[in-house]
Amino acid sequence: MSRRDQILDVALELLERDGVESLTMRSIAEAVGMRAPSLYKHVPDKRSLEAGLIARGLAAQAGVFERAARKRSPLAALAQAYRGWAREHPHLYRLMTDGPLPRDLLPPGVEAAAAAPLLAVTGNVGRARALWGLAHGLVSLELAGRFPPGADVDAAWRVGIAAFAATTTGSRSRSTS
Amino acid sequence: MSRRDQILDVALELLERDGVESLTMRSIAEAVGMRAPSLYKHVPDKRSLEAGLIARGLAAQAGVFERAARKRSPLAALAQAYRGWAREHPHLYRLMTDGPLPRDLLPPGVEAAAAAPLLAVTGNVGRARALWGLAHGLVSLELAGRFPPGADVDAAWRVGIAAFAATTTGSRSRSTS
DNA sequence: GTCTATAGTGGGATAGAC
DNA sequence: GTCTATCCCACTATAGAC
Repeated sequence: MSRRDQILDVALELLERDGVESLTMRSIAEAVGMRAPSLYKHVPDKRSLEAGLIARGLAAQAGVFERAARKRSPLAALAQAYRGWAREHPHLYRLMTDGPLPRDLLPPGVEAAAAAPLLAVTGNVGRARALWGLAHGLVSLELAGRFPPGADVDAAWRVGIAAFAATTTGSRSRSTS
Repeated sequence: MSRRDQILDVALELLERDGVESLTMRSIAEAVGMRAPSLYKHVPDKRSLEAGLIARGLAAQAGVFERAARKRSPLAALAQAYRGWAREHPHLYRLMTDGPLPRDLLPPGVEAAAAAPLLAVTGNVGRARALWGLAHGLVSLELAGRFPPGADVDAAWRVGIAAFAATTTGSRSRSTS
């Protein structure tokens, strides 16, 4: 395992424990067991380090979403998987969604792989993006703590999914090609 | 007009022009025409200054959303108003949604006022939150530049609104009480 | 491939004179 | 209510010795 991968491992742990604000070259270096300047022998700059974490997140999502899309109610399962993954990795999720993807630094295909299950389940791009919007909106309001205290977030998800399920009846009998 | 309000005016301009990252006590002071330490004679700290901006944003949204909710297709009009406001005030929008509301520093009622039109149009809280999720998700992905280049965001909005409209038929004949 | 030293920049906030 | 001076903190990144 390359030193770069070790650094990414440690950075990911740090990110998921303490959040984006705490992910500094200094803190990463300390956790790895070296001084901050030494990191630059393995990683060109911070942006590429973050891109490495984002790539891992997209790959992980792809796996989880693919499995969900094969369940009985793929749309509901996918929504649940989306929310679940975000709640398990809130800081990584925010890093992945708070700004434009560093597409120039991402392994080719990783963005498409994460999106593919959603596209397969919804059947077309417009519906996929709308459902993504719903899921991302509910997730990010929840992660940000923006709902009023005591808000029934589960209920909001049920209503949203039901609305989409009602308009996606045609895709159930369609193959995933 | 109090000196505090003048400071908030300037801070709001600065925020909307340059973004949250550029909104520093130093930059605000310079734009006001004083030194940073002097700000603390009018505002206890940065957090309360930001809370003042958020309160203004919520009040502005309340006005815009109320007007939209009185149009012929209230749900679609509200969605369009939501997106439009966010695009006109992207940095303020992010300040308002990226974290928990500083409810302890907000004028009472201002959060509810911004939410009321949405609640009136959707008819119940679950549907209101689901629609908010959809709108916030699409808006924040758009503002963050997270959609792939060339993505048809308008189409995603149409699909999402159509899905909700199909499940909200009962509210059209209901009064806003 | 690691280190020390340091450049260069920025931030929020306080003390105390006037 | 404004100022100067300052504290203390943090960050990314580079130079150059070893």
